Amino acid sequence: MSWTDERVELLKKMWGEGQSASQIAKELGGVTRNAVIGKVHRLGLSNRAGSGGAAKPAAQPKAKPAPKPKVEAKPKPAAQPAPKPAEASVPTAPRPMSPARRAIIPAGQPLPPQPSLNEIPAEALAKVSEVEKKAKKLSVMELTEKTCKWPVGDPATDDFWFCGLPSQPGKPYCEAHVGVAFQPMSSRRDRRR
DNA sequence: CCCTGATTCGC
DNA sequence: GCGAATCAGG
Repeated sequence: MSWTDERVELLKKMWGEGQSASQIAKELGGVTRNAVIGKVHRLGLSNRAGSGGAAKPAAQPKAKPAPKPKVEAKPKPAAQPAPKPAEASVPTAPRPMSPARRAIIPAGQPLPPQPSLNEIPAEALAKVSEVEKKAKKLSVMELTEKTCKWPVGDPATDDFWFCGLPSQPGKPYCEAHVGVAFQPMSSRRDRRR
């Protein structure tokens, strides 16, 4: 496969959206994530910051005879994506509300285990709501072994989707959701004996 | 081990 | 220009 205009465009688009190189590669097909990253660099958009004063600091000494001279600077400009101003308005429920939905699901779909929304730290919930804002909002079919399967919204409405963010290896949820889903059953109770 | 992006360098 | 191999880190 070659980098046609369209493919490059898609690459730019996805990279701009914050998609990972592997995801982009997978989407494009015929290329590896390395190819994508390589291209990204060649295109000069390695840094997702883009505008502003993205200072490319370290000027490589040109030449790397030493097998492992890990002497690279670690520029972490922490580019905070300027929150896109007002994105229309959500038709139905602008406020997805926390996962405080009834634990009842019409069909016995192979949904992930219902999180025990008993005593979840407010902070964890806050984190989740935060995360849900940038969730990929996947449908059941789009879920893979590596996407967060945390359900959001009411399955009986259109306002239902799955988190879809990268899940923790071995876990069905992303980090944030793992936090609330895998609460260590009651703090007290279980007495070792 | 899973993943991420970054860099190098032979092609 | 391309991208596998490698590196460095979470």
